[in-house]
Amino acid sequence: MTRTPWTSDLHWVRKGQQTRSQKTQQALLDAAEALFAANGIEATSVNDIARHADSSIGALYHHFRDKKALLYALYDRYSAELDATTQEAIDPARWEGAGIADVLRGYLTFALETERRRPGVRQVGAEAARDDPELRAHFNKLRSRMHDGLTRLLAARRDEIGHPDPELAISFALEQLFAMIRYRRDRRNHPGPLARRSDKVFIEEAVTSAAAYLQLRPER
Amino acid sequence: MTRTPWTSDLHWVRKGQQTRSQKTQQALLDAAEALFAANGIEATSVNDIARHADSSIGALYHHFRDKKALLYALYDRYSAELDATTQEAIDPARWEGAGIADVLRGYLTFALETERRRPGVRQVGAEAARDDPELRAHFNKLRSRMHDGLTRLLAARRDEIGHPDPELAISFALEQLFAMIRYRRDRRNHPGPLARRSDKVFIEEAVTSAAAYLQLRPER
DNA sequence: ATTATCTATAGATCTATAGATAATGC
DNA sequence: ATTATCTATAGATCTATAGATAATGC
Repeated sequence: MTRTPWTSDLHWVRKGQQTRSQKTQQALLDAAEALFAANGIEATSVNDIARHADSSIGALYHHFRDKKALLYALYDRYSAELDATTQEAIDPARWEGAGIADVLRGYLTFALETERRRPGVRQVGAEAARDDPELRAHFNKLRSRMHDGLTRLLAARRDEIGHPDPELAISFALEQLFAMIRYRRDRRNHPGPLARRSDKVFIEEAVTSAAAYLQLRPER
Repeated sequence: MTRTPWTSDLHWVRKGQQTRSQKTQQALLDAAEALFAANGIEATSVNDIARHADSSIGALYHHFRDKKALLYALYDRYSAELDATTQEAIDPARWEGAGIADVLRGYLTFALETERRRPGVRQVGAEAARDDPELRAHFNKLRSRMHDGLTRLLAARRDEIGHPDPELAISFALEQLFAMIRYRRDRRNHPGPLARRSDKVFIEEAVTSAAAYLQLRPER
């Protein structure tokens, strides 16, 4: 039996030529995403995935060269989505006239919303990135883009910052926000008192904390 | 062949009766800890562990009923250690006359030191806790004890706190510190600019941040 | 005599392939 | 005629056990 070649760019995902092809592929990816997020990558067998997608192993291996190809495809789907929204979130034009607190509040809202839409994907990323340096590098690039964008937005507003070392302060404040989001995302693993508070309270306190640390003076 | 029974309290670890027994057991646990931390639990086979400990599968299964028993034993070793130091860290007598900033600085120093001594153990805990509710509950109990102890220490010093809602503020500040420590511990996965700073700078900025957020007034 | 260790392997998965059958669209 | 799907299974692990051999300590 002859087969179309693997599309090497997309990490060994076959480009379908019938309409049902696309549908099966998405069903497999959806199942993989759900099962990976719930039980981890290694604990999920390709059989589980095929069954959960109402498909078969044969079909799965027709579309994806191996188990890792599924992961890469998931990553592609996620990062394309994240890339677009990141681009928008850090666009200077979008934040014209806004203060640092507004920018940070916007970022937090965006980050929680992203997580709500694709729960667990980040956790999958962490597990996959452990053994795969290439994937780790990609994830770090995504993160850096956000970090750098926010850094630029804050640096352009450094008049507001009273902290004696603005550069250090910006870096620290941003990573503190990153850490808090990650912490809140994984709150199933460490359900502290804060986990019971609403997103609204969480965001407000996080912004208050950053503002206090940066010693923001009301500008403008 | 007759065998001594499993010690059910200690999760199916056999109590050795010869001196070399203890040595083999510790070697197996050390190997398991190192390999689990480096590659994850599922990716580590019991064969890997036995080989890395210069032992054999037979010996491993003589001492531990199954793979999970290794995990429990590791947890016991870790939690006993952590329990003792936690007890000490949150002892009110130890902090008599100290202010909130001192307490927080002490906690951060303690937490980083613990991590330095047993790198990766916490990460192993997270992976194990995902599928094991019992283990998850134990971990949460350890965490709560630290959280509650610190909360008491801070609440006793609420005169220093200028934040309008001291209770919320204490809870938020503590969880922010927890999040930062976890973030710094996993910095291999997200090497931001802050990861390159020393522990000293990290601790100072974290304390500064908490102090600013809590609106500490110099007391006494 | 008892305890600890080793080698060899049974039995259970899990990934990936082979080969046959069904569905699609030029 | 080509593409997609299915069932069945080969081959590679990996956990855990069996049975034989070596070391310990009363």
